[in-house]
Amino acid sequence: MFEPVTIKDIAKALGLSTSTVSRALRDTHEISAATKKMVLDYAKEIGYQPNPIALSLKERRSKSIGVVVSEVANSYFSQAINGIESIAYDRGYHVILSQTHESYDREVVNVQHLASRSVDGLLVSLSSQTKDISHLKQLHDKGLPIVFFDRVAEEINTHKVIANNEKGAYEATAHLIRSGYRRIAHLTSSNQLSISIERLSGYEAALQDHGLSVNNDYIKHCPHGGMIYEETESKIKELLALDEKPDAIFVAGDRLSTGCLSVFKNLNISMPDDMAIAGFSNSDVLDLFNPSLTSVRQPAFEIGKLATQMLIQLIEAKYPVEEFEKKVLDTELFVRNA
Amino acid sequence: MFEPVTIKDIAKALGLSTSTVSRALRDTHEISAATKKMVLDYAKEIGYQPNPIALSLKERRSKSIGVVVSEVANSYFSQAINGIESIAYDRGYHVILSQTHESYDREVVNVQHLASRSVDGLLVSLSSQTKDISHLKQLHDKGLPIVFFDRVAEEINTHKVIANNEKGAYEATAHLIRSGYRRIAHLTSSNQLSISIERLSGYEAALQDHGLSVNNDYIKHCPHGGMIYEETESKIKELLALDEKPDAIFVAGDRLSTGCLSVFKNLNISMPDDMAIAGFSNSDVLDLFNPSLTSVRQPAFEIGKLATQMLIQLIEAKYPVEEFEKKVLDTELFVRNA
DNA sequence: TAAATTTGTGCAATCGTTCCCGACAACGTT
DNA sequence: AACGTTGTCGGGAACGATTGCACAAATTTA
Repeated sequence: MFEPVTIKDIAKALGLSTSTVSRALRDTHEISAATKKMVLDYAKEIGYQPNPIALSLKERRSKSIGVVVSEVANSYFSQAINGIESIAYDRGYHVILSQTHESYDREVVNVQHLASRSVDGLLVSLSSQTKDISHLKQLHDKGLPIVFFDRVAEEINTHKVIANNEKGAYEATAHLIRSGYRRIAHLTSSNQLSISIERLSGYEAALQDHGLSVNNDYIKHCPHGGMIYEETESKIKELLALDEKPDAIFVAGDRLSTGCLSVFKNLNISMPDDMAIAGFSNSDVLDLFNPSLTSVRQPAFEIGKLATQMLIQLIEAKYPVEEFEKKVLDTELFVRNA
Repeated sequence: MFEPVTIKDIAKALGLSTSTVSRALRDTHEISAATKKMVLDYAKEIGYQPNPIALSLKERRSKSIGVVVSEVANSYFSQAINGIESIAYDRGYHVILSQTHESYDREVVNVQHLASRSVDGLLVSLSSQTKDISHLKQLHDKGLPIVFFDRVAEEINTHKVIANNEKGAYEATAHLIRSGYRRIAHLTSSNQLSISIERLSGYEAALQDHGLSVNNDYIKHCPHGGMIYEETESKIKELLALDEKPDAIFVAGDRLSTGCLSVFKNLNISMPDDMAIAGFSNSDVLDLFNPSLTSVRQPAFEIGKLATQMLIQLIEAKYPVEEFEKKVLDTELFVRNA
């Protein structure tokens, strides 16, 4: 089967030692031009490719980074992965994917798996179920570079890249208020997620700045982040059953936003008459939805790019990095049906 | 930084040789129970993890598979990747992603890159631009296991997993005919792609079986498969400019289908009055679209799973496999706006 | 009791590559 | 003429793990 040609084969064929061949290929100054040319020509002729695994063993690095996201089939993450991949390949790194499907257990298993397969670093967006992050803290303490994006763990001191969730949430909520809605509910995912906290805070700030009070009955959490239709539906039904039924909802997630529209369709809730919606989403076909959706769009591609650049910087740093930064990128509000 | 514990550390600490430790960890019968227990206990205590790279070098396999798709941010592929990942992780393989963005050059580079990083096998769906497949043939001839899915290369003799594109296209076209349309156009991607050929053939068969003739002016190719809005728009404009303007379009791809709806929206073409559409798409929020879309859905997750199973079977085969099969999975027709 | 066998362990090669040393010419310097 | 430089190259250890073989000690067999 598939017998790759090694440096030894070249050495034997040319009557040289492996060290000379190695040096010739790496273009060291201490090899004569003649020998160098001979080796390079022959190497090209027989199609020599250095064995990356042997290199990895020697250099103690694998030139690959692990990515932990909840779901690839999610427009935000697939765009972020696009950004990750664009940088990684340029820098010669492989991208190894893993999905948590919003499950804490799968997150632990995947992180362990990636670490044991010796990735050089980790790009992590936490699952919605994750509360305990010791599986990551442990690896980070041991020296494994980690960069968080989107759903970050504040307890771990490292680089983080996120969207300006608070501002985005504020703008979306303010837009609803400007459009005349006063009883604005908030549908979000699990309450410990960084993005949930930030978006909730933006929502509350917008209400307060416009003289509206925050009603806790109006705030509903979906721990599975819209992955389970029934969960989303039941939360919306709870909102509808309130005495003072809300007239608008600010939805805090991609899957939740489309999930919301599905529920509306099934329950025959017309929008925006019965209820208006504004929500976070990175879907690129939102214009085609009916009812159409005013949305907050995150610069997912940019976030992925930045996070990867920062991770590679950590990986390739000569001295341990002590100063970490959190990059916050602005979101964009797309007003539709306005 | 991060100094992983090796088998040597254990050997030194316990006053044994590395071979004994290795054998104890692998639970060989020729190690005494006492030594075995001592080694196992100590290994657990200090958290020993075997170095996968050293293993790879020795075993000459990396336990990773490369995946080549056009775009992750595409519902069909993200679902397929989901299926790929589910099997791969179960079997202890890593999934290394790469995207061609429908470009032949990027496909060549990515395939080369993956091969040089010694993946154990390749899961490939060709880019829409790819006509020459010598970059794959070369690797395949050298013995690298490859399994194609979705967009396959007939010239390479290996396993293939596809949807029943012809039948799916037939059903969608027949549905349009049953709905009363007679001048049915066909919008598809580049003409050399296997899926284009098969879907075209199903489209033509449906027309003929219902006594309609095939009009070549009605068949439009978008070489970029819907990645470029202007391309899609211009093709649709060509259709609209025909003397006998079509009254329906059968669209042969995910991105093309949503692209088509965008064009309709921008050109103020109302559906289905001005033009009806039925198309291939795996988007899971199609119900929310307006106008809604009758669609052919492929079992993307299943296709990914099957392809991965077949690839791992090839990788782990003791003797070279000579018999290859092509699995064809049925599509599902979702009738909407009917 | 001596020989044969079993049991438990260590040595060393191997995977492909790099790199520290050391060897040994052919020079140039005093 | 003796010595130091410089330019080329090879030997061999190392990265972490596995494994065939050798070998001692313990046990069984003749």
